[in-house]
Amino acid sequence: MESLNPTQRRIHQAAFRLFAERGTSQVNILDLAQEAGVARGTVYSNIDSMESLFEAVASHLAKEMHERVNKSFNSLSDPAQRLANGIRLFIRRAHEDSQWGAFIHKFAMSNASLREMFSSQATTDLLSGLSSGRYTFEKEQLLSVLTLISSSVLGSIFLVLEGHRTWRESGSDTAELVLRALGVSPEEARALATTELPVLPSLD
Amino acid sequence: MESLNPTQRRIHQAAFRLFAERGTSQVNILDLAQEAGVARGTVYSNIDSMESLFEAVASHLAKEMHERVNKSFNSLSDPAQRLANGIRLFIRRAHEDSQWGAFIHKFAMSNASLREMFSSQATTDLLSGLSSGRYTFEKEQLLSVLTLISSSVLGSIFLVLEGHRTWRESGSDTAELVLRALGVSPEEARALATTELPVLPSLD
DNA sequence: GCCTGATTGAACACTTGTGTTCAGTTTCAG
DNA sequence: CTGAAACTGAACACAAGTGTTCAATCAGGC
Repeated sequence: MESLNPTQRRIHQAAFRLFAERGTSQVNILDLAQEAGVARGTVYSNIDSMESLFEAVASHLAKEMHERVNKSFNSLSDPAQRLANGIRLFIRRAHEDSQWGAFIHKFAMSNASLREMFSSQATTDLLSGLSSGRYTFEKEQLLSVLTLISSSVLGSIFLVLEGHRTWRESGSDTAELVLRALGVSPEEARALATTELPVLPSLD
Repeated sequence: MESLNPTQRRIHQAAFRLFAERGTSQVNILDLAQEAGVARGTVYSNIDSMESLFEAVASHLAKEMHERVNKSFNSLSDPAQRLANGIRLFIRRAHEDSQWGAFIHKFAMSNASLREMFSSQATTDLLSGLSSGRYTFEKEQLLSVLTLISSSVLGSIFLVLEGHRTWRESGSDTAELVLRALGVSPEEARALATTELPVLPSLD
């Protein structure tokens, strides 16, 4: 958190890679030191514990993605288009940065920050789309809808990581299916799910 | 596999419980022996390795559930009703046996037998429903549809395990949303998702 | 060029797990 | 009763990781 020095940054980046590739329980201090190109003692004097390191990495990732997606949404007002783009932005990023994808896929369900990233992203648009009549589901179903969306995105990321489908196919299929589930007409769902997808803005 | 003696059965059942509660990497031989009410040496002389034990437990679970769901489907011919029931049978079982639910939730994505259980269950009905015009999606989207279904079910199981929704709500919501995604009309989707759900047959 | 703080890496004492062996039981079918 | 098979549990020898300490070295700012 609160501004890392260069050594801490290297350790956090190394941790990100190792967590993504192996999962939390398979990363030890020695591996981490080597991956960061640093001595074992340096790791101990720069982190409190593996748990807090993991938490810091996960919440940094969640925050970063949340802000970039939000930035990309500045120009979009239609909740259905925002949802379709959000879904595809996540899936495309998993393709472009497979370590990011692997990290999200492994931990999105179990980590609070990452879960929050998914749900806060979608909840506002879901509610506004609901009250504007764009979607047709009951508001008691909100939690189920959120779950459907986040799990489908994770499943789709897995598909892309495994190379079973391209991010483009998997992304537009998922967006289309989700929109249809929410009550958007098939034709419109298809259209919204296949628009040109803008580049994910960087955080200047 | 191939018929377990009583001791092996106790070990496998204990392993199931521990894997469900803690995940594979947090189960050691001593814990397993104690949970099974057996000496450490007995465990070593009854299993080859943790990995093969896990594999055996997972594939047993997959096979058992697959057969019971199939048995329950004997009387149903409508692919959409079968799908709706399948989804809800999984979610209800996770509620009735939370260790089963936890096991499935933890390992369904990473274990081949469990993934196979999900997809083989759904693929046939998806294809028949597609050719009979009950569903409206492209057959190139089959993999995405399968992924949407299995991940939603897993997400829904998680919701139920965490106590955020009842199995009944979560199950019918998920079935309804999935059917709508596949092109079933909202009214019909709702109806199919809220029928009385038969008891899961036992394997005599 | 010197000072100071950061980094190095080896050494330490621990802890927890593994897989094996084996003499002393139980257990139960014949 | 009586074997044979299975189970017990303690004792080994390892392996791999943890977290700490500390003298030596490095590197950058003043």
